[in-house]
Amino acid sequence: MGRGKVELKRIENPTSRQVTFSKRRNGLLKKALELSILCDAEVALLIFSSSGKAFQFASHDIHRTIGRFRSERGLPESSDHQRSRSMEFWRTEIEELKRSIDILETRLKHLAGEDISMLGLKELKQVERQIKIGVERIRSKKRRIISEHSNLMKRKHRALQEENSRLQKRLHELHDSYVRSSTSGGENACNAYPWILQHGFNIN
Amino acid sequence: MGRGKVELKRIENPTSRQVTFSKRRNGLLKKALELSILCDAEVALLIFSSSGKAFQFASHDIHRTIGRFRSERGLPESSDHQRSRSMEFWRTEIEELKRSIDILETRLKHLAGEDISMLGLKELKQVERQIKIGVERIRSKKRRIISEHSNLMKRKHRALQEENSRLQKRLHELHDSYVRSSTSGGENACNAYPWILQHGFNIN
DNA sequence: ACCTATTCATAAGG
DNA sequence: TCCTTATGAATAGGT
Repeated sequence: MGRGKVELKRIENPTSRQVTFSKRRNGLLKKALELSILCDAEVALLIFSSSGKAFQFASHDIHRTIGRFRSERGLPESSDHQRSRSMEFWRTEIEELKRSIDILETRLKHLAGEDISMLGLKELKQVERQIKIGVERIRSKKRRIISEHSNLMKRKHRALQEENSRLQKRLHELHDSYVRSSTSGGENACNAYPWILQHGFNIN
Repeated sequence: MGRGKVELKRIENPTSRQVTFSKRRNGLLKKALELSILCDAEVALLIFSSSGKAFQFASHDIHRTIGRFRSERGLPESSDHQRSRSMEFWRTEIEELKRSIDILETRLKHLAGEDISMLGLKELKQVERQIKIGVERIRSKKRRIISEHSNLMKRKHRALQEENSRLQKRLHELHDSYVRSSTSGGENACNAYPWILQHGFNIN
């Protein structure tokens, strides 16, 4: 129907295919409606475009129609079937995860020296070796941290010492000039800052 | 289309209704087929006549199409609602299990001295202490196993020694009685079983 | 089932 | 997507 006869094969031109889909889909839906009304039939029509969009017509409740169809063409409800299958999937998923956890916990306990009653000498030696490797790495890391910390402290200490001697030098200079310009009381001036010589400054 | 226009209402004449149903039903099925082929669409068509007879067309597997429809036009019905809620439940369940696994793996790695770059001195000391406890338990177990094994060996060894001396004693007795009942060649008799005195028997 | 006048659907083009 | 139009398809009613 139309300007030319059409071959019954997939329309390759995407635009043309989309236009035809739109027209024919409406025609089909309309005819489904007409059939259901004129002939008092129960009709359900499901359409998915190639791009995935969904359309539907149902003369009655669509789920009732589908259910009626299923019971006629005796297929056991896929809803339950699918549900039980997905249940199965999740159950196995969880089983696997739990098994992983069991294995990890066992290994952890072995490394902690727990639950080792059923281990043989060979396994014990293996675990001991793993632990030794672990503790050696931990100690090495510890040594590095301590060493770095110590170096930092040394550097800070040296800086403080340098600052300290600089300050002492300046104090002495001040003290000398004070003594020189003063006619009396040199000893009192020296005792005015006794703590300076003892502690130095915290320069941070 | 036909000799006269038809009103869109149920055809009262049963014969006419049946004829029209037959004609239009075929037309509808044909058009559904054409749509699916021409436009590369997924189509499912379910028809029940007023007398209850079922007809269908499906471009693909009809249950797949129905399932696709169900999931697309997500039913807010209780069954799907419950399904999504149980999905949610499984998802959180799995999330928790995965989190547990992460924690266990981290602890395991720390005990193995791996992935410790971000640990501080305090944590390192703690891990080291755990490892020490573990290795001490492992060593203790090892010592017990070795000790038990050694004791068993000792007992076996002692049993063997006792058996050995018993056998030697009996040999000497036999030898003595042989020498006494013989008139000559005492030295030869003694050299007849030199290996007995050297090795004893393996009684297992 | 078939026939055929008539209505409908729709392809092509804008 | 909508409009138009020429044309083939579908089908109502009769046989």
